[in-house]
Amino acid sequence: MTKPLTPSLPCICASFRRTSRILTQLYEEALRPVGLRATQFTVLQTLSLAGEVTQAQLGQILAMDSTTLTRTLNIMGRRGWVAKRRGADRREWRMRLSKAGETQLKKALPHWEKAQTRLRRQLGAELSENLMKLTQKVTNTLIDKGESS
Amino acid sequence: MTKPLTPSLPCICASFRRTSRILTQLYEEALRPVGLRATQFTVLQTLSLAGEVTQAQLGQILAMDSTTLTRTLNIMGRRGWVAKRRGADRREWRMRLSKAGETQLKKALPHWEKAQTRLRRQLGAELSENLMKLTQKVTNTLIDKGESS
DNA sequence: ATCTAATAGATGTATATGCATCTAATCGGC
DNA sequence: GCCGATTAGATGCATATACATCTATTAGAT
Repeated sequence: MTKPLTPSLPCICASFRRTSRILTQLYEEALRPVGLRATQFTVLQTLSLAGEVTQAQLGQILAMDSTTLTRTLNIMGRRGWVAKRRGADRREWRMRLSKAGETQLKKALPHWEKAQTRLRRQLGAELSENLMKLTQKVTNTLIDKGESS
Repeated sequence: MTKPLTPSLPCICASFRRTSRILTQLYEEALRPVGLRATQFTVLQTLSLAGEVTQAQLGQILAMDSTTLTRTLNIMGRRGWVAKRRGADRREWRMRLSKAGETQLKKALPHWEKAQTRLRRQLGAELSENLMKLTQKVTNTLIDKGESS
């Protein structure tokens, strides 16, 4: 008696969101020992790669509403991981990793790496590659097409 | 000056979640006229397909924590879309679409269909197919492997 | 039948997420 | 330089999401 597979869903969005929940739980379990949520880790890693950016730019990179980032960045600011200062345009904040943020990221990286490696192993190299390519391609198709500079 | 593409993210989970946010926004925009969130539509559609199920079963189908469904089903119950009754095991609730729920689903389906079709057109048939196959495969790999009946 | 362990949901808490709306600051015309 | 339109974030609100913990109920062992 094989256990019935999780049934397929007719909705592309629903199917994607379901998988997203599963992946999120895997990564959050891995990051729990260092007290990071998936989104927070992503912000740390992105800031580390992108350097100093405004909230709106970070929102674009992550396809996340800028007002969502207001809350997340507040939480992370309280913990001292993100430093912000006013830009030349005094409406905007320019955010970057603080020292403590770099430390936190360094502490988290091995845990993230472990989740990532484990996932790759479970899915196999080919499926993993395809997954990255596909999500990136979908993102590019839906966001970067038909936008002016 | 081509606009820079949304950069790729090193984290599989982050990349997936970003795409998930984009898709969710597309579908939620389409469903807004009928007052449904993506999750709520998914619950309606799933109940329609699955018939009467317990909260835990619904959670398994959607890979969603059962306690998350407590809140979602409460909201949907208040709106009269979901009917529940106690099962033989009196700890559990058996949920099903109510008449009003079926009506609501019928009202929503054309809007969902439009989003789904539009997305398929934007991505192309091949990418869309791959997307469905891949998300399903990842879900099966991560959930249905190594579980006893 | 009884007592313990396991299970189904409910609740408290924290974060994630986006929209509508608001304020402050900037930009474009004039 | 002034004024209306736009833009960057902030805030109120509703929902989504999961974990820890609690209660009610069932299942299992004796």
